[in-house]
Amino acid sequence: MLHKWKPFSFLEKPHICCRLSSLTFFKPSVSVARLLEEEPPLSRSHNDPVFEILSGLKKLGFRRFLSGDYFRSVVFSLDQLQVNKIINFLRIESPDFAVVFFDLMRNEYRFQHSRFSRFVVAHVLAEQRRLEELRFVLEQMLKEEGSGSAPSLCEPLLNGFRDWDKNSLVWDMLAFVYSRFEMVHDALFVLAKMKDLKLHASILTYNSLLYNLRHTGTLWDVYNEIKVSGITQSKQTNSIVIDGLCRQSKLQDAVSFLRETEATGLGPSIVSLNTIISRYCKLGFTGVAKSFFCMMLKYGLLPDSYSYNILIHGLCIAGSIEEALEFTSDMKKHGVEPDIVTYNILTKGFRLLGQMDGAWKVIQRMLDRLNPDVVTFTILICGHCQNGNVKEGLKLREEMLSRGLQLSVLSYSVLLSSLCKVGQVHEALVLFYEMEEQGLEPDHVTYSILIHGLCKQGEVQSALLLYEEMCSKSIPPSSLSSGAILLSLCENGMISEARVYFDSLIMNDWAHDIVLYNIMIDGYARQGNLEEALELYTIITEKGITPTTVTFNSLIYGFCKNRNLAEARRLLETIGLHGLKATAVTYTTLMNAYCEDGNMRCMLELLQEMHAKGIRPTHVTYTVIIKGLCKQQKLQDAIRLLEDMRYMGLSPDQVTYNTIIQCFCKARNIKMAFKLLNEMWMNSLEPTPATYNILINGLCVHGNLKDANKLLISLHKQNIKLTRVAYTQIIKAHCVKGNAYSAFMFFCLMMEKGFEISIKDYSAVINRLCKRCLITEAQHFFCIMLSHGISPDQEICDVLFNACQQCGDLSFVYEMLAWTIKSGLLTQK
DNA sequence: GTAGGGTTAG
Repeated sequence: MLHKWKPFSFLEKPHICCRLSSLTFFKPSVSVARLLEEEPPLSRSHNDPVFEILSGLKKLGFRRFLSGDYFRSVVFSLDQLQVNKIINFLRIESPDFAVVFFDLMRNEYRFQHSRFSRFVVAHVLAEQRRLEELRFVLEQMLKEEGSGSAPSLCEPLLNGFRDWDKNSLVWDMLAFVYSRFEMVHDALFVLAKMKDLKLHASILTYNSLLYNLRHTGTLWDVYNEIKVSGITQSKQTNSIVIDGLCRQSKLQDAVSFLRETEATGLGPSIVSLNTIISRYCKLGFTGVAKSFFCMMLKYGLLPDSYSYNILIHGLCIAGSIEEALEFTSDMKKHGVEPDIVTYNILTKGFRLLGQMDGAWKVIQRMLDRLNPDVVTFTILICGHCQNGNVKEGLKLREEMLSRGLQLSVLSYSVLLSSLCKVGQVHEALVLFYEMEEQGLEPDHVTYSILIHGLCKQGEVQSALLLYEEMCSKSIPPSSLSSGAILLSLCENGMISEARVYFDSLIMNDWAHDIVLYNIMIDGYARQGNLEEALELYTIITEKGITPTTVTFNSLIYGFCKNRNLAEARRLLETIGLHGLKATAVTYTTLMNAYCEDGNMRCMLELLQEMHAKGIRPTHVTYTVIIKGLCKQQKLQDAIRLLEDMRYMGLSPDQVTYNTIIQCFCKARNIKMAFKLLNEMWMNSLEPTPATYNILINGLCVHGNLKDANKLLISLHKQNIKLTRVAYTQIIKAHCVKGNAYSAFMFFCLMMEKGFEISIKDYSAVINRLCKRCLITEAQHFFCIMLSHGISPDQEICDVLFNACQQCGDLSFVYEMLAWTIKSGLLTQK
């Protein structure tokens, strides 16, 4: 095999020159002849480069020959077999030269060595105990061979090098490097072969393997193998096993293991105890964590900075910042100086409590001794962004750059998420591209943030493109990113598209998360498509995926929507049978259905059941009850409940107010309705477009139309977000009263806001005007419609014809007739 | 071999 290499002036490099000049060349020996005779007949003519090189090396000396013209002229035509021969020859004669020649060919001529040559050199290095270099040679080989290569590497090692000195060390290093590269299956394969050959792996290899298997059940198998083989364990062995057990949520086993190892005489190491303390902290059991901290002292072990930082972090997460600060002082007293990690932990502790001033004080204290690092900045950026201050976050980014700190994927993610939160998805995308330009690899969290942001803006297509990009980079989609897309498709009414996407997730075996099924089931339930929802539920049970209460809540919603309250109620009972607990959402869904049905008795029964089960009603529950009271015209009770809610610490939301405001409008108590609107403002509740629709409708139907005009015009001028309903209902009211001009004016305002006017809007107006024999006005709207490119349908034509005839306006009848004949819409009468 | 920073949902 020929290779195209680039020549380098290797001999100009001082370190290589040194090395070469310090070596003297060897004398020829019998082994040379043996080596050359082993291979197919070699013509020892001047055309054979191997022969020429070997004899050249002999005659001129190593350094002179390799820098000479002959070698330069022939080196590019050497193939792997020829290089094998030279290296093997050198190994026998002068092993040092074999390594130097090997390195030279690889580094200066970019030569792709064969497995054979690499193993030859590996054995030379093993024999000389040059372990770092041995590791490097094998690392290079594994990088090129990749995962799954163990069988093809073991084969030559098994057949060609079995009797070589230090063969066992090469095997062990091979297993070690596979393990360090997280190619666990390959490492296990090598170990199995070693077992066949009765070769022992070192504890370092086993430790590395244990570390990489710490998340899996295989951990125990490997640990038992170590025990059986009788290899002396190191302190690390125990702490890795403890860490593994902790990660597999087998905390009790980890503690028992700690006690056992304590009995064997090795005693618990500080790392093992730190690991256990860390796990208890992560579970929120700071009390237990502290008792292990004391145990440490009992054993005569002095807590190190890890021990303190782990505990301080646990306390900060639990919100006990005071105690965290006490431990920090304690740390100093015991001669352990707080480091950058300690300060970062405390800063985050204050941030979590929303006390950014406290966070700044920590930073101030730190600045005397230490410089803030990327983590410090990330915490600070996060603090600002959480308060909605993206600008300040971006300023800190500038500060980082001016200090020469490179932003990490994490710090970018924080900025991206807050840009997305305030709806600046396109600015987020710009930052995302900048991040990639800097060579940072976005991870699944970064993608989740952007996908979610795009979906929230309704840009499902862009989100899908980004999702595909993520998959193409072999970043497995998290349930968060795929969930965002699924939810967005469902919410935008694209349920069949959602299903196609969902099926593709199942096909790729990415849909294990119940959340994804829940989103899909909810999508169907909200459409009232119970059949599909129930079919998905069956799939869940068949796959052995455990449903959650949310699954049942969606199904209950579906039954309620289809007015099958009996079945919905039955499902409520089923929740308990699955070992799950009904939530306030479950009850509120059912209560709402009973309320809609006018069955207040059942609704209140459910409320009592909630109380009995200790399920706390939410503000939504109360909103449903208020709706029930409103239906029964118990307005004062509704107001009282609204007050009670606040008393119980529940904040009424816009829907609560909308419900009650609507009720007062219907009761013609417009004054009270506006008083409640005022109350919303007082409680910093921004009224929704629905709130205004309710008020405008109230004024139109039960109040003064002039006030409705004033309200809508004022909202319109203030650019307050409204829906088309606000305009259409007032237009309707004006038509009923025969105010064609006012109707026309609001029509214009509606168009000004960019709402599309459909044929239905025109029909509504024309219908009402015709009923009052306002033919000219109706004709006027008819013409506007035509001028906007909307073709009339048969219904509109019929209405106009009839009205013209009934009201005696025959001139327009002929005009209409001509028009309808032309457009093929002639009425069949 | 152990400690610190990000997403967020039916």
